Amino acid sequence: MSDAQAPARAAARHWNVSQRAALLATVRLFRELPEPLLHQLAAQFRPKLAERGAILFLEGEPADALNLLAAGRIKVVRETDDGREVILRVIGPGEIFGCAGGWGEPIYPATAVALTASVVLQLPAQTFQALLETQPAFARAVVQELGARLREAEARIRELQTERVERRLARALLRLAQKAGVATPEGIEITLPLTRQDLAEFAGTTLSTASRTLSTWDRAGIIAARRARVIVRQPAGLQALAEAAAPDTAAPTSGGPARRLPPTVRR
Amino acid sequence: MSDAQAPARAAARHWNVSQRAALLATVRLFRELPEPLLHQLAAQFRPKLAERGAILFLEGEPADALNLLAAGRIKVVRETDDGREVILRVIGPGEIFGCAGGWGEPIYPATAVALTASVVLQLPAQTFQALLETQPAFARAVVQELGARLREAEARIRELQTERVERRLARALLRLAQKAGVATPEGIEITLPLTRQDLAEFAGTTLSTASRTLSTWDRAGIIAARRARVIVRQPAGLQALAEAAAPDTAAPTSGGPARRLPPTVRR
DNA sequence: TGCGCTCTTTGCCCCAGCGCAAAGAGGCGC
DNA sequence: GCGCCTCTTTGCGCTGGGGCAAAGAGCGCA
Repeated sequence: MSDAQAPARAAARHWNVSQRAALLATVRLFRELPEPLLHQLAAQFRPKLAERGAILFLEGEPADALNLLAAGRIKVVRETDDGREVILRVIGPGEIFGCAGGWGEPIYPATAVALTASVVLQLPAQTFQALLETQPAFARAVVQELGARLREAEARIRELQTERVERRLARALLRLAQKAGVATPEGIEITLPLTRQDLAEFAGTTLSTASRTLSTWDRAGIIAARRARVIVRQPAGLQALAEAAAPDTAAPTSGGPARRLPPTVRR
Repeated sequence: MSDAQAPARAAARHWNVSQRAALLATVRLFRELPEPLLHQLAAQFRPKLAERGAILFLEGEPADALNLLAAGRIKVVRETDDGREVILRVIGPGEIFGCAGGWGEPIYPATAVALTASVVLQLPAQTFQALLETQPAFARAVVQELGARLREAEARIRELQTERVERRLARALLRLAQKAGVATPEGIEITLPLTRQDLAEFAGTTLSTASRTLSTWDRAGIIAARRARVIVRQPAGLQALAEAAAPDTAAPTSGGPARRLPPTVRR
C-alpha cells in the first residue's frame, strides 16, 4: 500500500488521455462538458507526482493552475506565523483543490501537502477561465461547488464557535469516515494517514487533547485508535457524541465518572 | 437616525428604476453588465421593507431570491438547536446576501435579521441563474465573489482555531471599523447597532467575556464602549492587540497588571 | 534483528474564559 | 417626567482543555 512504486504506477494509469478523460467525467465540475471537449481538456492536464509529505504548493505562491487529484491523499493547510497549522480540507481522488487561480486570486491562500504518495493533474488557470466564460454549464457547476464549500465552511465556523472539543472531534471522525471510510471486519476504517496532530488541526484542538479523547473512545470500544489511523467501530456511538453531549450514551463499557450534566448549553 | 419613517423614505429613494440601476452599478456583481440590461434588471427587483429586528428570511426557508441591501444594516446568522447563534456576516448597503438560491441551493442555510430599518431589493433566483448562463462577465464576477468569501471564511476558521478571544475581538472590531467606520471627533465610530452579545457572536465568545474585554479597553482609552455602539479611539492599539498579544503596547493609560507573557504561542 | 524515528500516551499544572446572576445604566414611549 | 425594557457591567466560582515533557509503542529501513 505504501509501496514506493505506487505513484509511478498511478501516474502511468492516468497518463493515457482517454483514461484521464474518464477521470474527468467523474468530477462534478467537468461532468457536464461535452465529450470531445473533455478529451481536449484531458490533454491539457500536466501530471505531477508527489511523494508522502511533499508540498504541492505553498501559501503565497502564484496560483496559476487548478489541481485535480488523480490518486493519493492531500491535506490543505493554513499556517499561523508562529507555526501552528490548521487543516482546511482533506482531499481524495477525483476532487479538485488549489483552485484559487481559477476563481481569480493571484496567489494560493493555503498550502497543500501530500498525505500519501499522490498524482496530481494540473490545468492551467487560463484554460479554467476560458471554460468559465464559454461553457455556461461549467460556470453553473463551479458556482455550485463554491456555494457548497462556502456553506460547509460556515457550518464549521458555527461548530467552532458553539461546540466543545469532544463533539467537534466526533464530528470530524464521522465526516472523515464518510469521506474515506472503508468497511473492514473491525469497523469502518478511515483510509487516511492522519496523526493525532492532524486530527487535532482538523477538529480545532491540540495534540494532547485529541490523543486523550481518542484513547478514551478506544477504551470504550467506540473506535480503534491506531498509529496514524482510526477505525470507527460504533458509528452510532460517535454519532451520539456528536449530537447531544449525551451524558450516558457514550461508553457502555467504561461507565466511568459520567459527565454530570450537559456541560454547556442554552442561554 | 432611528426615525420610524426612515425605511419608507429609503424605499422611496430606491423605487425609481433608474436610481436602482445606479445602485446596481455600484455592486461588484453587476458592475460589468451592459447598461440596458442593468435597467432591465433593476425593474425586476422587488423592494421589501424591514424594520429593526425583522427577519428577512429564516434558515430553512426556500431560497428563491437573491437579496441586495439598498439601505440599512443586516446580520446573517446561523443558529444552534439550543438557541445560541453565530453571526456569519454583517451586511451594509450595496452588498448582496441570502444568495443561496443563486448558487443552486434550495433553501437558505442561514437567517437574516435587520439590525436597523432596512430596504432590501429582491431578485428572483431564476433571473440570477439566467444571467449566470448568458453573461460570462457575470459568471466571472460571481465566481470571484464566492472565492473571496470562501477565503474569508477559511481565514476565520483559522482564527477561531488558533487565536485567543481577546485577539479575535480586536480583529472583529477592526474589521467592523473598516467596513462601517465613520470618523468622528471621538474616533472611528462603528455605525452598526451591535450589542455586546452581537459582538460576542461575531467574534466567537460570550456576552460576559466580550463585555469585560471591551470595558478594559474602554478604561485603557483604546475604544469608547457605548450602548450597542463602539467607537475606536486608537486603531493602532487595537491593531497591536490583534497582531501580537503584545504584553505592553496595549494600554498606555492603565498600565494595569499587564499580561505577564504572550499567553499561548509556539509549538 | 535491531536501530532510530516518528507517533502516541499520560501525568501534572494552570488559567482563560464560560456560566450564572444580580445590580446598574441608557433610552424610548407614553 | 416616569417607568419599563433592554443592554451592560461585574463578582464569584469553576472547569475544559491547553502546555509541557517524559516515557512508551509501532514501523520502516538497513
